[in-house]
Amino acid sequence: MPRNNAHAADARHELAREPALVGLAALGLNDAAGAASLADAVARAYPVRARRELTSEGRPIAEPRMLLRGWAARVRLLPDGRRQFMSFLLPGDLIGMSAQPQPLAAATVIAVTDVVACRPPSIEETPALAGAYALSAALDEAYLLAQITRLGRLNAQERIADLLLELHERLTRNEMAQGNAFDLPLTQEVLADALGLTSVHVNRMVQQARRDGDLQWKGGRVTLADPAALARKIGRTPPRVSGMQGVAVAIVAPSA
Amino acid sequence: MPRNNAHAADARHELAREPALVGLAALGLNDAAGAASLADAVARAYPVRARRELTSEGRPIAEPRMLLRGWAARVRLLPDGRRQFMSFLLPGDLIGMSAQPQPLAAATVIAVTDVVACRPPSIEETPALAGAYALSAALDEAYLLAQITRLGRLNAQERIADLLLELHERLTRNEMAQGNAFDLPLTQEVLADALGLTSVHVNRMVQQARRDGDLQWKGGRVTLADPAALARKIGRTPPRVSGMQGVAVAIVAPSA
DNA sequence: CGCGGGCTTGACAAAGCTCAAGACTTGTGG
DNA sequence: CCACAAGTCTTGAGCTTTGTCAAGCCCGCG
Repeated sequence: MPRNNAHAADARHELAREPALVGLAALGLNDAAGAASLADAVARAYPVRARRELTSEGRPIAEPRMLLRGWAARVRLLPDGRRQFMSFLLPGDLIGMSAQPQPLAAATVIAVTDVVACRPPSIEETPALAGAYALSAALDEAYLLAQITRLGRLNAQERIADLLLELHERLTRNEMAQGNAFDLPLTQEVLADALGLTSVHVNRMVQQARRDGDLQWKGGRVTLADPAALARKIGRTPPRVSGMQGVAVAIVAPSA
Repeated sequence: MPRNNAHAADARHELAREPALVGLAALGLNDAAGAASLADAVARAYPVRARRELTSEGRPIAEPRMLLRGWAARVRLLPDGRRQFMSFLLPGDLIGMSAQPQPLAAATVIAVTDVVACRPPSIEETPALAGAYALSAALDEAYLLAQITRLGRLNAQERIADLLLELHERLTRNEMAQGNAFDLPLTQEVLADALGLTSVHVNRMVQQARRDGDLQWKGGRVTLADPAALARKIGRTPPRVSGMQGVAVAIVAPSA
C-alpha cells in the first residue's frame, strides 16, 4: 500500500511500481512534473472496503478520485431490484472527474473488492496531466460504447468473451495480467449483471467456453487460451482513441 | 435555414428561434457574449444529406460540430453486418468535442435525416460557453448510461417506451415537441438497431403499446398518451446531471 | 399505374429465463 | 483439525421472450 511519503526524487520509482501509474504512463504520460505530483497524490491514498459506495447516483460528487488498487464498478439499480453494471473501474481509472462546477453522479460507484483510492492532482495544479486525463476520459467513453454494442448486438457467448478480452487488455496495460492470465474478482452473478444476462445462463455459457477450450476460470483466476484468436473468433477490435504517435493505447497481447 | 449574417445585436433573437440554441439555453446558457458567438457560428452553418457520414469510426475527427437541424446518430457496424446505434443526436448536440489533441472517432456519426450543422465556437474563443459545453457532455454521458441500462435490463416493451420518453424529453427541451407529440423520423428498423431488437419484434411491441393506449405512431409522428404515467409504469427517472440551481435539465412534461 | 420501401402478420425455432435442488468452497468458531 | 454456515457454482426441466423466414399489404413517389 502506498503510505510512504513520496518525494519528487522517488517519482519515477513509484511510477514503475504502482499499477495505476503504469496505466497512466501507457496513456502517454511521460512528464516528470506530472509524475511527481501523482506520486504525491498516491502518498495520500486511503482504503475503501468492498461493497462500500464511492459515490451514489443522483447525489453531488464529493471529490474526484483515482483508483489505485482493487476493482470498483459503476452500477445502476432499478426500482424493482434489477441491477446493471455500466463499467468496471480498474487501478488508474478516474472517477467523477467533471468539468462541471456541481456535478451529480450519473451512476453509483461501488467498490467490488477492497480498494485503495486517492484524490488525483487537479488539472489546474498539474497541467502536465491534462493530456493523460483527456485520453483517459476518451478511453472511458469508448468502453461505454463497447458495452452498448455488447449488450445490444452480441449473444451470450460473445458478450462473455468480449468482456473478458476487454478486461485482459486493460489489465495488461496496467501490468496486472500475467501473460494470458489475470485475477478476476467477480462472481458470475456480478458478471451477469454487467452482461445483461442471468447468472444461470452465464454459468452455462462459461462452461461451454471451457469445453471449447477458449478459457480456464477457477478460484478467481482466468486464463484465456489465445486472446488474439478469441478476439478474431468474435470479431472484436479493441478501441482506438488517439491518433498521437507513441501513445500505446489498447495493446493486444501477442497470442500465446 | 440560418444564413443571415448575425450580429451581436441579433443574438438574443437568434437564440429564441433556433432549436439548437433553445436547447443550449435550457442547459443554463444565459450569457450575451456566448449567445453572440453562437449566433455567429450558426450563420456559418452547412447542410449534410441523409445517410452521409459526419465522422467515421477509427478515423481522425476533422472538426467539432454542432447539430442545428435534423437527426443524426452514433452507430457501430460489426464485421458481420450487425448494427448498433449508440445514441441519437438532436439539434443542439455537440459532436466530436474532445479535449484531446488528435482524437479518433469512437463511433461513426451518420445523418439520419437531412441535417444542418455548424462548427461550434471553441472554448478558447468563447469561455462563456465552457459551462454549457461541460453540462452538455455530462448529459451525453448520462444518456449513454441510460442506453446501457435499457439494453441490459429492460424488456422489449420497456425499451421502446423508455427511448420514446427520452426523445420526448430531449425534444421538449429544444421546444421541438408539441405537447405530448413529436416527429420521429426513424424507421422501425433503425429503432430496432438502437434497442437491440429485430424490426419484427419492435413492430409487434409497438402495436401492443398502441393497443394498450400508451401511444399513437403514424406517418413519422408519435403521440404519447401520458408521458408521466408511462414513465411511472416502466419505472423511468430522467437523468439529473447538475446540482446548480436554475439549470433546467431533464424537464418532465406535465401529464396530459 | 407500378415500384419500392417500410409495415404487418403467421408459423416455427432458438436463446435465454425461472424455479428448484444439490454440490462445492471458503471462512469461522469450537 | 473439524464442523458448520453462507455464499457460489452447477444442473435439470419447463417456459417465455425474442428471433427467423417468408409472404402479403400499404402508401408515397415518379
